[in-house]
Amino acid sequence: MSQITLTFPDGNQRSYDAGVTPAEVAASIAPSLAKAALSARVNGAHWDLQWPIETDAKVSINTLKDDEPALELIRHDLAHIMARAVQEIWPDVKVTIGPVRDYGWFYDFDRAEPFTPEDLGEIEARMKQIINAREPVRTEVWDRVRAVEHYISTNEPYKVELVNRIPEGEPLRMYWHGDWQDLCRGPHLQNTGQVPADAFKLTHVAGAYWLGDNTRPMLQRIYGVAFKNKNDLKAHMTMLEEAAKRDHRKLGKEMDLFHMQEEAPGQIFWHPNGWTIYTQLQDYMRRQQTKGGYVEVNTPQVVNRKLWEASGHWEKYQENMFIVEVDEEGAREKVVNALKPMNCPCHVQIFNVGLKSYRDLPLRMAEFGSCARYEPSGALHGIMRVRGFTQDDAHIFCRESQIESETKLFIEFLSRIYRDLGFTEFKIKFSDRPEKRAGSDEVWDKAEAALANATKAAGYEFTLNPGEGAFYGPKLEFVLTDAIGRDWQCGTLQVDFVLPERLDASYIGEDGNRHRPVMLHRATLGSFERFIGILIESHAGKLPLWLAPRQIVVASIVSDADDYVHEVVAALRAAGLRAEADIRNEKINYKVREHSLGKVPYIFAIGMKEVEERTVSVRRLGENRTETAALDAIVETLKGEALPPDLR
RNA sequence: GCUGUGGUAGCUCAGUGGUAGAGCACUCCCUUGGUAAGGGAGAGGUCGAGAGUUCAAUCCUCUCUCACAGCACCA
Repeated sequence: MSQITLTFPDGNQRSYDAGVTPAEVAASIAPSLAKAALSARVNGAHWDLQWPIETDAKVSINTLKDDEPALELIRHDLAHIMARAVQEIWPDVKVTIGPVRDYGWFYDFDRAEPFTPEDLGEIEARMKQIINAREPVRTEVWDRVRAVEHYISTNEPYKVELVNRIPEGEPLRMYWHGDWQDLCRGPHLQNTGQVPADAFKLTHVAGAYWLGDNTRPMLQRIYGVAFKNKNDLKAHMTMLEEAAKRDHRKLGKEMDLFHMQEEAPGQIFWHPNGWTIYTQLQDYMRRQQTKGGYVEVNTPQVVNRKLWEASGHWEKYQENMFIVEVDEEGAREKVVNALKPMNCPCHVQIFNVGLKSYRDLPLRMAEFGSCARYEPSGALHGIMRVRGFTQDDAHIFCRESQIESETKLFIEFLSRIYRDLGFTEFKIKFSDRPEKRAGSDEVWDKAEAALANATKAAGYEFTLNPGEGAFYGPKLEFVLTDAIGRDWQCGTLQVDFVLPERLDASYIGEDGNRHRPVMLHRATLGSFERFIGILIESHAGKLPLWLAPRQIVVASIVSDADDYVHEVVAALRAAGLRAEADIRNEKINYKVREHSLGKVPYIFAIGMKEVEERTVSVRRLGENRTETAALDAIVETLKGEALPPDLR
């Protein structure tokens, strides 16, 4: 038998018989390691302890101390344990797939009856029994024919399909614990008892299409979360509670920002408080765009289908547009219009009025464009995914040679804005040519190179989304990270060779001939609605002073102070601050509590002492100490503090 | 759109085959209180919409609608 040399993380080398398993290797090092071992890493690959090693390799043994593989294994094994528990309780349920995901896993089942929350408890209890049985996990490689025959005989049609989908040449691995068996690429733990029995929880049930395909049957999916120990699980549950507290739908109600109602699903009724945030943000964006060399335009909401046919939207997105039919006098048929789902075709119409010269390019045309899209009902989510929204949209008409410099300018523009708005971290995703696309490879080469070079020139890295570009051009997507680590895709920049062609945009070049401009579609915030949702959640409602709808509440302690309260409010308002009086017949404790819960950044308390000294007692949101300030001084201070970041 | 769960007072929620309840908010009264809920009284509901079963429906059945979770979708 041939010998192989294994190299360990500390640099030590030992030789073994070829075909040695990591379990045997671990045992040769120390019995305690053999017991603690969960899996191995062989030349970087995640390796089951039972898989043989045939060649020289770098080998390390994973234990519970190795976070990433340990969690992966725990979650993956739990998926199998759950599937087994389900089949033990309901033997006629068909199993499908169960991958690891986010903080846990899910497994899809085919069962006529949906699972109930009570079922989850029963499944969980059965899973604990399986874990406590500490049954050894066993694996074998099968050939395709045997696997298919097996799954036909056990009446598992989804597994038959899965076997047939595994590419030729890849090993078909079967795993067992006890008598229960599943097809799985592995690796798995040594025995079910290596899963911590008190650090997992089944969270919810939902429908999910088989293979993610909405033409295939809908299965019942059970989600679970799992960690290395009870404390981590507890911390996770606490984190979820924290996220729920920040939910913009909840805060929107509590802070009286907006509401939605049945008569206008997916559309927002902005209340005064919410609309203040909106207009502050819009004013800020308008200033940035002006500085950035954009011109601002505004275009119609209701546009005849002819334009959408010309742009190609009618063919592709008709189902998702709000159609408006009008009986026009004298017309033989109804006139068919659509609410604009995007602004670009309208912007091309403005570009097309009059002759454009190469000297006019790049032309950066911006619009706070109100769009309407008939989103599927199930897609709607608070103010984050709506049917009526406003993009901070712009189209840059430029020459091919200007794509790179315009892209770089935009990345700088966007990064300044994200920073101003409190998001210091963002990622760039680069989507290159899809299989189905318009335009020649030569043009794509240039456009992709321009985006990549511009990103690097602006000092940023990107991750590649291969083949995810639009059919009309490659794109960049800008993903920001919020205060609790969640990612949100907001900004985008897309190169478009097709629309100028379809809508016949042209400019006169230096050579005196007509040329096609390239269009760059770009948005920074994405939509105001969604971005405000992100701001609310990221700040947990405690918005920075310039965005806070109610900046200062001046609260009286005794009614003899009421006149002075009004004077203070007037002074604050004269300085451009959003201030209001609270002279209700309530105790100061009550007022402080109410306005604190309302996320008002400053509460001024006014008693007779303040009246006499012409001061205010200042309490800042989130602090329980107060300080006394002279009225004139605090007005000046807050005036400066309330300036938007670009005007400081 | 699909699967599932929901819709009861402004908000958060309880409840019942015989036309409904709590806490907070609201109004009034008492209280003028110094930094996260002072006390009392009052008012407030076509129980999401429509149809059906029933002597009788907020409750049971069906349809619609909206919301929530997930899936699919996101120009």
